[in-house]
Amino acid sequence: MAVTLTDVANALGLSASTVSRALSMPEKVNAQTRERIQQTVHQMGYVPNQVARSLTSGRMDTLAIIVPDIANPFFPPIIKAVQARAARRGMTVLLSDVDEHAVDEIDRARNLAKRVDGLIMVSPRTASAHLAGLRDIPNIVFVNREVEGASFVLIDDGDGMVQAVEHLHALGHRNIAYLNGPKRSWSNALRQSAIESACARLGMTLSEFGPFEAQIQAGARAADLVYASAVTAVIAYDDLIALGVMARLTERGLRIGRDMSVIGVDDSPMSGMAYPTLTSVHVPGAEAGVAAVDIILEQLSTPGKHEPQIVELETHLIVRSSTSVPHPRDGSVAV
Amino acid sequence: MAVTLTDVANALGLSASTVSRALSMPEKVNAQTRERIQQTVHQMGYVPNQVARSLTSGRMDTLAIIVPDIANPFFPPIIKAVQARAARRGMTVLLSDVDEHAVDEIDRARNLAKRVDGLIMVSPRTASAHLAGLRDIPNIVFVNREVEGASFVLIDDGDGMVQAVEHLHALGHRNIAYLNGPKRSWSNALRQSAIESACARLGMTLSEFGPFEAQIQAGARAADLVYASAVTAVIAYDDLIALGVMARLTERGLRIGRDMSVIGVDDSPMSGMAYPTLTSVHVPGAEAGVAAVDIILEQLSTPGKHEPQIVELETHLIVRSSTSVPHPRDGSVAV
DNA sequence: CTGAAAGCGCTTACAG
DNA sequence: CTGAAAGCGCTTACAG
Repeated sequence: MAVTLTDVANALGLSASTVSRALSMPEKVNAQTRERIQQTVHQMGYVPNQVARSLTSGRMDTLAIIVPDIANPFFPPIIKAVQARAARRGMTVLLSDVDEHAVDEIDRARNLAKRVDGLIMVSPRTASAHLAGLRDIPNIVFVNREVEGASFVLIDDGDGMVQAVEHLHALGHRNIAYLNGPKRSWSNALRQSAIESACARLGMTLSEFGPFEAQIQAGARAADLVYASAVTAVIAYDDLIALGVMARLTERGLRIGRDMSVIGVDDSPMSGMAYPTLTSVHVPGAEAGVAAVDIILEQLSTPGKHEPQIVELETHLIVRSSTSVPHPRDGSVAV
Repeated sequence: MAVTLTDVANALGLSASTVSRALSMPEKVNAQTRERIQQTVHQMGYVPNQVARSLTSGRMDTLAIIVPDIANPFFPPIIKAVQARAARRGMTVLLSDVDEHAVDEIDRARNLAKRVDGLIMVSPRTASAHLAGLRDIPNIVFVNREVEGASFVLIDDGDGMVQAVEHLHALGHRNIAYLNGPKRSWSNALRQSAIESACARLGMTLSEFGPFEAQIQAGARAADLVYASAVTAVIAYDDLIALGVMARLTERGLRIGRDMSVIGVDDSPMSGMAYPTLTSVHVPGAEAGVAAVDIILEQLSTPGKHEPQIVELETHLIVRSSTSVPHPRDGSVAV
């Protein structure tokens, strides 16, 4: 078996209490004793048993993050940021991918809640009412969801979407399309309404298609609908759908940028590397992850009840080559 | 506080032992007693405290998987498969992304090893000697790495690479390139040597470039080297590099498939949806994940020392549109 | 089949 | 500043 606290105490002729204290509250122990203990701990290769520690202290030194689909490029930056931030404080991160099954999300959260000190939920699909039911979990933080009475980190998609519409308007587009994301997506609702009002304000004609799954394949399907319509530009719910649109339209003979402008959302690595490069709304996923961890750590370090914390982050458009002045396919002069 | 075992026992006028037994070894308890207990457990909403259970039993009911980079599309299928398989047995999965820092991998493994019942290492970069040092961790399984004296799941990249070379040869290509993956990549060594010997056997001229990072950006860099060479086809270490090559060559005016054939590895979702679609070697990541979990579960259910288990999986080429008969750029007649 | 007891490895008031 | 004691919630031989 591994070396135990008592082993160390015995080896030194001290009590377990003292050794324990030297480790967790070193300032409460005589400097000399502390040194001796630290040396012996090191020598004997003693590593505290997390489980035993948790049983008495109640602390798990672990955070959990639940995401719908790690294969979607939007999530890895959040996850990585959370892990990095948590690691700095010596906390381990438990990741759970619910594979887009919103139903499992609530169960999963309840389950994980008992094994961790804090829980980060990135749940774009689940109904707000269900999420609100999780409010009682201590130190739960929702990312990109507004949940009444709970802490959350909001990414304001509106800014970026408005910028996207204005960008297209400035280029001369007057007839554009929005490709809706997944049916119950909270983000989609935000994006959709921001686009609708921006188009109304600027006097642009907006067609809408979808809902589409956040997958490249869905974008290919969307592309044919777009092709059949009269729009000169399209804003997709996310980069995956946008990339699918680009691939399929290219296959059908359109030149992206020239014959059809395309905008995505997420500013994922692919967007800078597709051909042509994809104009996309940058969404600060990593920052959101860091903010979520910070809220939890803050709450963990202050005893008692906590006021819900709210953080808001902004989005902005990154212009690349997939958007340009309109150039109608029928040969008629543009603008 | 939550309901405890003792609470349930008291409510029933039974001992904690009996309640405990009714839960973990139901057959050792009188059927009637068992029923009463189960009812009360349900009624009172008793959920066993994992931490306390772990402290006595030594079981953590948790598996960990360590991967280099969840943003690389090769890993999510493995992770998802591991999670799904583990969940069926009521086990939670801890995921750790080491962000390509091979150095951290060993520490991370040691650290996690104490919190879990089994550990799955997907470490394409770390030196075998270092990995071998982790052999003593109980129930550790390496994916896609051969580690002497340990259990591992091997994916035989050789098959697929040979098929790729034969495919190009059959199309008429005689002068091809291989874009090497990351410097210390174990998979790259396998892929490279399989290609080298296949080319030698078929009398094809092989140029090599790289090493390149497993990222789209690196593929763009590779593309310019390929462009400047005389090859008519290129096999990339993975899909990300291949996609980068395609984007950049397209940008430089080549038509992929016609002017340059491109093959990737991983058969990631993008490969079927890029334009043109990417011919790629399918690597059974999900199957590998399942196999790894099964090895661990098997060992967990049999007491005593375990013989290292070895599983080998095969790869094969998926032909799509990025490969075709050679069509030299200078205008001279092909074949 | 059931219960009393010991113990898993640590932490934390409470004395001294 | 240090130690003895109790306890966290469960499991597991050992009796009965």
